[in-house]
Amino acid sequence: MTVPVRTRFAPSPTGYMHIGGMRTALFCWLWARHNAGTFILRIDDTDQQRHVEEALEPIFRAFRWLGLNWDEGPDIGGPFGPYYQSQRSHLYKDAVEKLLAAGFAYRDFDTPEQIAADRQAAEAAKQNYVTIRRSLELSPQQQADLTGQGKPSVVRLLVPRDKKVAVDDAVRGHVEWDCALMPDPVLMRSDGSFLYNFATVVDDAQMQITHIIRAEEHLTNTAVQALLHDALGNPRPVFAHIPFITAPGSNKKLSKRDLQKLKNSPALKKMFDRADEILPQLGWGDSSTLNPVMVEYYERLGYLPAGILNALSRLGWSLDDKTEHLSLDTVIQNFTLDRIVKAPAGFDPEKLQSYQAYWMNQLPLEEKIAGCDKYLQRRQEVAVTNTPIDRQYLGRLITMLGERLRVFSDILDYPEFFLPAGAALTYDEKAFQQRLVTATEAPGLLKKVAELITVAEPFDAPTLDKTVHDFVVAEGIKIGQIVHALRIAVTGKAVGAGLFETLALLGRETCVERINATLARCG
RNA sequence: GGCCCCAUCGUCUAGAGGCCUAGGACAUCGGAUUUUCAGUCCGAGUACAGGGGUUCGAAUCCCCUUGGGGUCACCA
Repeated sequence: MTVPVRTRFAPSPTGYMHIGGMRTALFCWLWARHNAGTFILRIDDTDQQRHVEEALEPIFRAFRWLGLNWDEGPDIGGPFGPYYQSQRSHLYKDAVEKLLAAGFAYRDFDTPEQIAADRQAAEAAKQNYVTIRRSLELSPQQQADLTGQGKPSVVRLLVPRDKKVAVDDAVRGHVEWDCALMPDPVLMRSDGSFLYNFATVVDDAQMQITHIIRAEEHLTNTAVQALLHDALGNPRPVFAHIPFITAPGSNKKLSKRDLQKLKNSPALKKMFDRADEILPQLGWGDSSTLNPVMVEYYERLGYLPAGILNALSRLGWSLDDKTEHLSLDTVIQNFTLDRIVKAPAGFDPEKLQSYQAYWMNQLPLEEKIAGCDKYLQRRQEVAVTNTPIDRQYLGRLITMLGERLRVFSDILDYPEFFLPAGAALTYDEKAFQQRLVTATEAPGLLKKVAELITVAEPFDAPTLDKTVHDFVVAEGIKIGQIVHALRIAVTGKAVGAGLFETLALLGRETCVERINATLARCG
């Protein structure tokens, strides 16, 4: 009979969800789901921030957006609550008492200054620092007296210096540490509050967590935590330290703090730039408020959860030697700890784009329409305009755009399809010059072809295609001499979807009107 | 610096002694298709950090070196 799997993710209320943290959370969630187990959200708020609720919102939001549900957590409760560490002090207190009573921990009356001096002395002597444990020489009576006098003290774990701690990590294998080299960690501060490293152990045990899946930077903490579990008489959970994610073009941990450096990476630069182009149109800030380190960046820009999930799953994990496109269900079915890679994985925005493109392509048209519509509506709200958007028209546009549309907000790149009647186009000036000014014959040709377009019947892509090609033959010109001018005339742009489909979608009236406006502009 | 972890194409990865003259994907570069761009199709280049072992045989096991990283708080 195996114990049901229980995993947890314990974020701090920081006000945003880090993409790397999301990956860790995903792995925890995946392992729980793979084993039909339980996934728990626990809030590490021992810092006692004032606006925990507010700072938590983006985190919940990220989980909900990606569809990673939790079975127990701060908002829904559960049998092992509360799920805020700040509300669990009584448990930590009990545990400290227990450790003290059993002689596994002791009160240390040394001041922080004293400890710092010890540390410096050891360093100066080029010796490994371990706690001096002066307070251990105090008799129980002396200790009581000191406490009575109001002398502050902390509680430290009495590290068994004659031992080694060994952990069989599910991804790293056997790892061991020599206790003789470890300082005694503080469990409880002099003000009676508790340290993360201790609270975590108490919580993990009380919540009956079976697998601790977390980022590699916690590996060193594991020695103390394992010791603590032993001292508390807890069965040890399985530890699985997954590699962290590194910033593009770097081998350092991807962190929000190095944001300025991140901007120097060309791949990320693009993402920052994109944020500055799109977000302001939607009233959602810009790259200074949302950046690619944050999950919310992707949500706001209209990435698909499937794309993000696929990319995150493949960062440090793989199904086999060729499968790249994985649905969440497929990953759940196949996710095992032993297939987690040990080496750190670099976050690659380009690859994320490609996953995103794949999943966008898989999406049924109806869903693409709904997704894009949301962005168009939002932009109108922000701009305080209200031009009704026909869903069928939008559907035709989306189909025509094909894979040019990678994320929903990409639809905002095509405002020329949503202009109110008579509104002026924004021209790509360079292209305009090249195709309609430098090419001196262009306006004349454009004028002639406009006459044909005016009477083309029916006004659809095949007919227009034929009309223009016949025109080219009749005039004895090359197709390139008219097609570019025509595109700029009706869209203002040098590139875009198929020209004849574009004309057809825009409709006769708009095309003629825009060609005339362009001609007028040529002078 | 101590301790710990890690090491296959530029990047994500496959590889658990012979299936590897190292496979896939992204990116890059060609070519084809096309009115442009995106895409699509075809093709190319690019990797086992180095050195010692073990073995008939090593990307795979062991050791050393080198390199990178993490962590060393009364932070989380």
